Amino acid sequence: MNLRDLSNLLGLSQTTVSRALNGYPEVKEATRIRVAEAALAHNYHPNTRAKSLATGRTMSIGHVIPLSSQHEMVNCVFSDFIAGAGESYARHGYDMRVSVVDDAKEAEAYERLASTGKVDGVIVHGPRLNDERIPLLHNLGLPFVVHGRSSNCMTPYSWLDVNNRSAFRRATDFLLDLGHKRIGLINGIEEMDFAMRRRDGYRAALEARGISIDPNLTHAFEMTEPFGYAKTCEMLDSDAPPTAIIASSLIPALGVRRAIEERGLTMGKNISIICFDDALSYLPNGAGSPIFTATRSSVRDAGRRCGEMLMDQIEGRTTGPIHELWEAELVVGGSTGPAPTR
Amino acid sequence: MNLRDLSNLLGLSQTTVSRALNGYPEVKEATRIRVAEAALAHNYHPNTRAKSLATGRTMSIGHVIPLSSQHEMVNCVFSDFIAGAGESYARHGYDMRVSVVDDAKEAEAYERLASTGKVDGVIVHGPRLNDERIPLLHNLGLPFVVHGRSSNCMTPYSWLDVNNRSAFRRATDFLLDLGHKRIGLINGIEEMDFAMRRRDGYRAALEARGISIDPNLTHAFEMTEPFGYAKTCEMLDSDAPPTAIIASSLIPALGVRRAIEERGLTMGKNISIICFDDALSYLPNGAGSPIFTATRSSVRDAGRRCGEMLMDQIEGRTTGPIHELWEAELVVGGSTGPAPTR
DNA sequence: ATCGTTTCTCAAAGCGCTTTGGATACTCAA
DNA sequence: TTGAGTATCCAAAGCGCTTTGAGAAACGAT
Repeated sequence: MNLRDLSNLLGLSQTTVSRALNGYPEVKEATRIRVAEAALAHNYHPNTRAKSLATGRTMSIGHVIPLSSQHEMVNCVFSDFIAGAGESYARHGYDMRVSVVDDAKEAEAYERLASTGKVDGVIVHGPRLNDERIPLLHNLGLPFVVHGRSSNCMTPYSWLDVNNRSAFRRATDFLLDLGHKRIGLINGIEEMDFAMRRRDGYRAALEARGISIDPNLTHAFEMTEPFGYAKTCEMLDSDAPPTAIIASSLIPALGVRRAIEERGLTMGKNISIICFDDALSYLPNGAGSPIFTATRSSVRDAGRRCGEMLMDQIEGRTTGPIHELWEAELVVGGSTGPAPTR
Repeated sequence: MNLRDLSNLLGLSQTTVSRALNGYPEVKEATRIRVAEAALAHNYHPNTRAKSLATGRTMSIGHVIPLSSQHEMVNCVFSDFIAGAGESYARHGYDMRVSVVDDAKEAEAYERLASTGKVDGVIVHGPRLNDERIPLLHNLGLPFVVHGRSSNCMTPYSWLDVNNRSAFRRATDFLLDLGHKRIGLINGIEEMDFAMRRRDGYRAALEARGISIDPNLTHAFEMTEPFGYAKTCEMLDSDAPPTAIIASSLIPALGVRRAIEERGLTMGKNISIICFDDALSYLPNGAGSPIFTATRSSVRDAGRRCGEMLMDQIEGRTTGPIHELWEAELVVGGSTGPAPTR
């Protein structure tokens, strides 16, 4: 059942039927109702491909996921983000087009997305410092929103970011206030903009108290559980172990906890942990009272909002670039306590 | 730059240029090369929408994700699966179309996907017992592959599944061999086919040794960390605590571990744990030697293979339904040991 | 030179929708 | 009664590609 069949059936032209269904004013209300009823009765649904060709719009939004051996883009955080974004898309009749690409061909993937007209816009994930994707997309004229920011990037662009610097500044201050002096940092890869900002917040807090950074206490890598575990073991077994550790995600924090408990130490008593909590649906920071003291910001909410920002942009509801900086909340759980007096 | 521009530029008809680019035999090799070079030089890429309309193919594969308050589909397991599937798609020039839908409208979403021609096929996630999506898709004539199986479903369909029953049977036997008699089960929601099969394997192993199931030791729910924690606390604090626990995923197993260590017990000594390990990239079961003894099967590999099976089906390389049953491997880690003699 | 064959190329007809630019009928004031 | 204005509908022209059905050119065999 296509438009022609339906219009023949109704004894109307395709024009009228199309207009009736799309809510144009040039069609009599009675006709519109008749058309709508016939469409429903015959289970008519316009062919997306034809509609796309005619309108030049695809009603879909691209997410490019680089497939890399070194940095794993597809992770729990990502899945919660797209769940949120997908929810927004669904509300507005869009859906999501995910392309997995070899990370050497990422730029090409964006070019192709633009030149072949596969999507109406894209979300950029995991921006790095001075991320080359931003000027690229700007030049391609493809609407986009960045989840995060890219330091040193001169091109104007829309973004939504958590204030990572202030989150880590506050987390570090929180520990300092508890008397901790030796605070370890288990960060994400510092080519990532968010990781760099987190380190910066950590650094600023220490410097403000005249504490210099001990390179043996700061580590940056893929945010996995074993990484958190390995680095914590290393630090705890050293001559000068930390009394507190800040982790960039709940996942390495689990490894931190494993290392701590394996050594018969107690979280919040012998050693404190704060982590960044993305409020992942499958890995909640405890049910009810939080396990870890954490700076929290829902990545799912971020996905929802990024999706909305992008659709607003695509549909011309916004003009210039939009920026949203979200403050993470600091929730106090059982993993922090006063620095042990040795 | 579209096909017409390019063919005008070359002084050829659109037909010839199209055929040259798509590798049809009716065009002279010299012409083909000339066309290919011009396409490259002018950065020509065929418009996807137009191509879709003309061919009736979209080169994209749908994944419908129900957005439900009760059961969270979008999770770590899901993201690893789509990473694998996406990888396969990319290799064959497909990409993935993800629609998030209200779970009450899931059936409608599939109908729409079929009737509007948005995708060439779909992957069905998380089948339940007698899953109604299977006959629905069968009737719609939309190619699909199920990740998992659906018991009691009469419709023929292609699937790829892990042998969940045997995995849990073997895990339970492994614990029984170690002398455990009271073995707890922390399962996923048992409306899910995989969870039901896992329970069945667990039950079969116990029954074979004449041990009857203690309902206080079996729990089924969303596979989150807090769930694993809460149920383990409950069991450990009861009059008749288990000496071993089997968890349906690494994630609740983390909660199990938390409960155990919180009580000053040691994993593998006072109490044993086995879990199902989907070999998630961000939550590996330790680096090097496994933390948990586990039945392991990579969900990412499953994604890759499901993608391939579906594309084979779409492109007519297979005729009837295809089934693949993967055996999980049992890897022994530090979380299991002989049953403590009280 | 003639006739089939093969090789290469083309014009034109879709694919199913939107949208432009009228046409027709109907309304109402002058 | 007439003309302007409005409401309603239509035919046809795209959107950019693939594919059909044929025509022209080249070739070898007779």
